[in-house]
Amino acid sequence: MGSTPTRERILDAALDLFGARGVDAVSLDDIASVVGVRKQSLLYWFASKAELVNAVLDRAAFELVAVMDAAIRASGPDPLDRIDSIVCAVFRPVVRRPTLLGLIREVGRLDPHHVRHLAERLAPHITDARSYLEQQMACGSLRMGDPGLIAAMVYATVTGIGTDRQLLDTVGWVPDAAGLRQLRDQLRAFLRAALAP
Amino acid sequence: MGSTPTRERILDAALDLFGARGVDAVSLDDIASVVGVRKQSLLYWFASKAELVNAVLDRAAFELVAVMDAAIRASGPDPLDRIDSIVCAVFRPVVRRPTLLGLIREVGRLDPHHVRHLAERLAPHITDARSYLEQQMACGSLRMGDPGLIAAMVYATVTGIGTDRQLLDTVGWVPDAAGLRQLRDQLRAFLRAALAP
DNA sequence: GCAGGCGCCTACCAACCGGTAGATACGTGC
DNA sequence: GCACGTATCTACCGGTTGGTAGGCGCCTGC
Repeated sequence: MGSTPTRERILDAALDLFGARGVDAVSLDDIASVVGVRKQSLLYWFASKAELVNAVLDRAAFELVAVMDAAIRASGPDPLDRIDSIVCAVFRPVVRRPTLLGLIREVGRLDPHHVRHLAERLAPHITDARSYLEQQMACGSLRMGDPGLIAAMVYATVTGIGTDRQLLDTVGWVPDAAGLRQLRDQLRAFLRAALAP
Repeated sequence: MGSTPTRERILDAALDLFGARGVDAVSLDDIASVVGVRKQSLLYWFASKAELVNAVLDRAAFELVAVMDAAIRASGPDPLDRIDSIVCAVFRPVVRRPTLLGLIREVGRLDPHHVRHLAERLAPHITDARSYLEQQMACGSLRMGDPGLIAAMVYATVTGIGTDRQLLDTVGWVPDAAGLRQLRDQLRAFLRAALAP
């Protein structure tokens, strides 16, 4: 069928399904039928469902971190502008693929083993972000506060907006081009106001 | 066993389990074993799992709305103070029972039928909140912006912080008494800054 | 030209899922 | 005492789950 290797197509399909419906609600058969193979072919590439979950989680986190790193390197020195450009950079893949964040948000439900695995993967980036915020607060470029909790709240806001499409529906938002632009700009303004000194 | 009627104990246990692990990942046997009865006794009180889900969702939404309504009635006229007191009021039950918000957040994953049911239940409160925000923006008491999206972002922030305990762990937060106070105050400051004109 | 590995398959299995059928224990009114 | 409604139980069913055992075709190296 597709020229992309089976293993990659499995990871793609699993990311979408896990993110949309939750890991436990998705069976190996579901994933296999999307990919176009039999369940046993999944178990050929991944020894168990748990291993597949880990691989999907790993890739999702890697993609997100890569996008954010690129945005950081491309942005100027001002922390508000930097956060702004991170949000814009993350916004595109998240909107195009709402399941990406949905999966990561589901981590809390999974085995502690998966959680630990992902936490180790992201730990250095988190400490980096925290010390960066701390430093910018100290020199007056950001509102004072606990850098860890501030980061968590920004993350919670972006993740919630990016994943809870149902939430946006209930407040009358429509996902056309204009709506997307409006959502992105409102999100930027919200975070800018929340973080400004 | 307990003096509380079986039906209530079922709803309690189901709320905790659904919120913690997700609806699909929790079996009727899981709930029954927590309650201390057999699965068939659940099906005596609720005709099906779907009906149980609906009842749990209904009660969770009702509890939250009641808490928020009480906070609104007890607060002064200034919108920032009002939102402040809502956050404080919601904070207590959410922290004591993180599964409460977790369940509501899971709605997006459930059947459209459940979603519609809950949306109808909450619709009047949402429109109320939106028109209130609109009015306060018009008279300069709140930062200008799309009231629906602003409300959604506040909700996303609070919900994310209230449910993703894993997220708070990774930024080094500890859930003792001092940590709770700190978290609540940081959240209040964050939202106040984000909404102030 | 054939041995061997690779990718995927069919055919199963034990465990578990939500749900049904029917029996049992326990009041309560008549 | 006995019929009736309530609340719970045991026993079971069809379907689905994650996972195993083993075979089939195809390419490649020798």
